[in-house]
Amino acid sequence: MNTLAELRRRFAAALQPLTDQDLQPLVDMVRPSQDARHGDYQANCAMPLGKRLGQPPRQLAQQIVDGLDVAAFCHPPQIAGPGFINLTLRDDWLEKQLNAALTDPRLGIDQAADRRTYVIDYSAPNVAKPMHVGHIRSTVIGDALTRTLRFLGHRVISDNHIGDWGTQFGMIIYGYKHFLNPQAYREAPVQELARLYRLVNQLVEYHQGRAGLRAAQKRVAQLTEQLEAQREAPPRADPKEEKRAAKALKKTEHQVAAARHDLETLTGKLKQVETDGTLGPLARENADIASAVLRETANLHAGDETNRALWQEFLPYCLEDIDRIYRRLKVQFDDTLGESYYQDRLASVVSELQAKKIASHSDGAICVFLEGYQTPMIVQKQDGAFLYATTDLATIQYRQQTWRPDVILYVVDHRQSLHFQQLFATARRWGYDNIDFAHVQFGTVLGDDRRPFKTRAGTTVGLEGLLDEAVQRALAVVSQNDDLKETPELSPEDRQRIAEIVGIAALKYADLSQNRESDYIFSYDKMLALNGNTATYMQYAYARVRNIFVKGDVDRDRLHESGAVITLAHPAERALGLALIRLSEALEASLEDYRPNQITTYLFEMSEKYSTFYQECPVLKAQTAAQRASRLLLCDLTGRTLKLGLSLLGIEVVEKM
RNA sequence: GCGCCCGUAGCUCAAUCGGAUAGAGCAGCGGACUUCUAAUCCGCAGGUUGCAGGUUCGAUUCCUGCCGGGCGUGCCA
Repeated sequence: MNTLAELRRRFAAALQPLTDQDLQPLVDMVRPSQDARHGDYQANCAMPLGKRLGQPPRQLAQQIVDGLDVAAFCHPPQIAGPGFINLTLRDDWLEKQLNAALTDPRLGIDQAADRRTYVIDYSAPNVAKPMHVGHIRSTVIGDALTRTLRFLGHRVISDNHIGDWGTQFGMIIYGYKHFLNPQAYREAPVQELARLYRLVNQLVEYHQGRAGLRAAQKRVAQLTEQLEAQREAPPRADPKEEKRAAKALKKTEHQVAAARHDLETLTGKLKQVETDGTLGPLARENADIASAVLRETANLHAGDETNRALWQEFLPYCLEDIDRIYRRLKVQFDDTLGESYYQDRLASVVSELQAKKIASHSDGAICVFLEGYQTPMIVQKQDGAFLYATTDLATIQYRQQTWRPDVILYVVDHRQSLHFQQLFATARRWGYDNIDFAHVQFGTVLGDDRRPFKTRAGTTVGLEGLLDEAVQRALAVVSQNDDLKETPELSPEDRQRIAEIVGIAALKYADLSQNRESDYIFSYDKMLALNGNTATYMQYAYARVRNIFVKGDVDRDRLHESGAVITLAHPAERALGLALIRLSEALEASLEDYRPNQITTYLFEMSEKYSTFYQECPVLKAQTAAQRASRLLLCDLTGRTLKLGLSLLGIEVVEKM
C-alpha cells in the first residue's frame, strides 16, 4: 500500500465540500515531512486555499481536519504555524502494514492502476566502434527505468536503437579490403575488426588533422594578434564601453588558450603517427583514405553487393562484441532494431511529409520548418541522403504500428535536446499526437579536470576497461576487509565473484544516484567509498542482515510460520519501520520525472535507519523471545526491501562481503 | 547573434512542480569495538543558495536585469 497515496485520497474527500476547484494541486500538497518534528506527513494546502476563499488559513485547516477521516492510521492531526496540518502515523497501523508486507512477495507494493505501454529507447551505441564511458549513463538509466516500470505492472518494450549503418562500417570495409590479417580474422574476428576500425579511424583522423593543421595554426596566430590589439587599445572614456572591452579581452584570452591547446594535441597526434614505423608509411600510402571511406559507406547504402555482403558478415561479430558488455552489466533488451532496420521506410517518410505539406524544399534539401525554431529539421540532404531525423521519424512510425505505445522515452544525452524537440513537434504534426514523447536527458561524464572524461593520453575511455578497473578496485576493497576479520571467510574465488558484483554495482549506482540532468564527475574512489550514498554501503547493510540469520542459525521460513509479529518499541525500530513502508512512494516519485536518484536516495536513507537500528537494538541477544522474533522479522523485511529496491536499479546483492 | 541548461558548505552532490530552522557524504574536530561485520554508529563545526531587484503569509524553486560557466545552433549522430 502506498501510504502517501492513501492520505491524499482521504484529503481529497475532505476538501471536496470546501471548494469546487480542481483538487489535484491541493491534494499534491500532502507530502512526507522533511523534519520529523512535524510528524510523518504534512498537508500544506490550507494556506493557498484559504487565500483563494478569503478565509484565515488556520481556520480552514481546522475545517479540513474536521472532515478528514484518518483516525484508522494517524494520531489526531495537529495544526501548526500559518496552517500546516501535521500527521503522525499510529504505531499499531505501521505494524499492521509491516506484518502484511512480510507475507507478500511484492512487499505490499501495488501495481499501477493505469497500466500503460512504454517504449524505452536507450544505450544505442554505434556498433563496430568500441563502447566508451559516454554509453554508460544511457544504458544504466534506461535499464533502471525499464525494470521499475515493469515492476509496477506496465508493459515495457526496451529497444536498443543501435547505430549499425554509419561511416564506421565504411571504415571497417575499407580496412578489410586493404589491411586485413586473414589469420587473425579467422581466429578472433571481433578483435580483428576492432583493430581494423581503430587503424582506419586513426589514419582518417591523421589526414583530417593534417588538412586542419594550417587552419589551426592560423587561428592561433589570428587570435594572438587580436589579443595584442585588444590589450594595447587605449582606455575608453565611457565606463560601460570599458567594461565591455574588458569582457571581450577576457573572452579572447580564453579562446587563445583553447586554440593553443587544440593545436598542441593535434600536432602531438600527428607526430605520433608520423614517427610510428608502421603507421607512418600506411598514412603516406593511403592519402585519400577519408574520401575512400565515405565512398565505401555510400556504396553500402546504395546496395553495392560486395559491401552489403561484408556488412552482413560483420554485423553479427559487432553485436557479439557489445553483447559481451551487456552480459556483464546484466542488461537485456526486448529488441535491438538499429538504424539499418528502417532504411526501406525513409523515402516514403519523406514523401508522406511532403504530401501532407509538413516538409518542403529549401536550398535543395527537404526540410520541416517549425514555428519557434530558427533552423528547420532536415529530413533529406541535397545529395539525396537521409539523416538521423528521418530515421527517428520512421522509427516512431514503426513503433506506433507495432506496439501502439502510450509513451516513448528517449534516454539520450542533453546535447540532443533541440533535435528531440523538433522531432517530437514534427511527429505530432504528422499525426502521432496521442503518444507522450519524452527526452529523458542526462549530463556529460567529466573527469577530475571538469573536461569530458578521457585517459591521460587524451583518448576516450573504453567501457570495458572501465568495468575492469572498477572490479579490480572492488577486489582490493573486499580482500582488505576480509583480511581484517579474525578468520577470513572468503576464498579467492568468492572474492573475485563478489568483486565483480560490487564493482559493477558501484559504477551503476554512482551514475543513478546523481540527478541525471547534471554533468557528473567520474571518480572510482567516490563510487567505491564504503560510507555515504554508494552501492557498497547498501550491499554491506544487506550482508549484515543476512549474517544475522547465519550467526543465529535462524530459518526464515520457520520464523514466518511461528506466528511472530513485528512490534515497534524502540525509536530506532519505529524509524526503520516507517522507512520500510515507503518504497512504493519512492518508486512513484522516481517515475514522475524518470529520475532513478529518487530510489537511491530512499535506499540510502532506509539503510541509514537500519545501521542505527543495528547499532542500538541487539537482535540475537534481545531481551525476550518475542522481541528477538520481532527484530528478526524487521531485519528480514529490511533485507528484502534492499534487495528489491536495488534490483530495480539493476544492482545485485551478495550474502557476504 | 539566437536558443536551452546550470551556479547551493572547502570538495562531490540532495532538496519530492512555492513550505516550517536549506540536507547528506567526503575532508576537519571529538567520542563509541570483552556485544549480531567498527566497511559501522553518535556528536561538533561548516551557508547572505552567483549578484541586485520584484511577485506573497512564505522563494534554492517563479519573473526581470546583471556576473560567471556549459551545451546547441541549415545538410554529422
